[in-house]
Formats: sequence, C-alpha cells, structure tokens
Amino acid sequence: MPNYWLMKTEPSTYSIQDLAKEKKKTTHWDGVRNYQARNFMRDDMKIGDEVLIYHSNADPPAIVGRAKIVKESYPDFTAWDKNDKHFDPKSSPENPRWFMVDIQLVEVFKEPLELPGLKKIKALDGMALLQKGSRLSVQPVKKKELDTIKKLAARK
DNA sequence: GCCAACGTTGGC
DNA sequence: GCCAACGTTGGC
Repeated sequence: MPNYWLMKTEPSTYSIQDLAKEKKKTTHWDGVRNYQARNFMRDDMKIGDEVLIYHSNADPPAIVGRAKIVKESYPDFTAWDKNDKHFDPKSSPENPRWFMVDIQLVEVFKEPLELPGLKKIKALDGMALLQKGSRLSVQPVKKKELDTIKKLAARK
C-alpha cells in the first residue's frame, strides 16, 4: 500500500525548476529540521511513494508538480556541516538526528495549482496543507486528495 | 514587512 | 514537567 506525500520548498532557495535541472532529475531532500516531518521521511516513506511538490513563500504559493521516492531514508549529512544553513551541533555521523530521502521529478505541472484556487475545491477541504496554521514541511496526502490534484493538473 | 500560529529551549 | 521567552514558518 503506497503512501502519498506533500513536500514544501521555497522556490527562492530550491525550486522545482532546479530539480528539473538535476542529473537524473533527482535530489536529496535535505534541510528538514522538524521531528514530525523527519519521522514521516525516516519511518514511512517507501520507494515509489508519490510526492507533490509545493512552493511556499511564493507569489502565489502553489502545488507545482509531482515526484517520487527513489531512495529511502538515510542521515542528512548537511546537519554535520558547520557552514550549512541547517547545521545542528547535536547531530553526528555516530548519532544522526536528521534524515532525508531522495526524490525524482515525475512531472512539472503546466500551470501551478495556486493556493487560493485550491482552497475553493470541496474535495480538498480536509487537506493538511489547507488547514490554518499548518506549517509541516513534509505531510501525508490522502489518495482522494492526490487524485483530485492530478485531475486539476491534467485539466489545464 | 507584518504577524499569527507553531515548535523548541531552558530556568525553575 | 510547566511555561515564558524566543525562533521559525509562511500567508498576506
């Protein structure tokens, strides 16, 4: 039983267009420093799981495409790098605190599904992304929600 | 740039 | 273990 996910990124830092330029369109999703998000990546993400990519702090914020998990969790080594923005002195190679997965781009939506529009879709009412105060950068998505998103993306 | 909603830290 | 202070996220 595959799972479905949504992962946020700030396009000014790393956008889906950046992902599209990567070798094999694959990247490691580093920098997550939230325990709940980490647990999803470390414990629940399996190869082949589908992922929606979301641009936060964008104008407007939007779901911009899809990816899939191609490598299951392993330690986020950027946490050990003093010069990294997400350096965490409490994480070490012996006792890693943070984890990441590799994802590969599947599709960049022709037109981004913008947040204000998504809010109007009844079928997405319960979606974690649309809940007030939801800040989780890695969150589960229900099958029904994923299907709705795919349909919306295909319609454009 | 503002600020509400969260998450984390650390004193007690 | 409580909770105030502080830091971060992210829409607007």
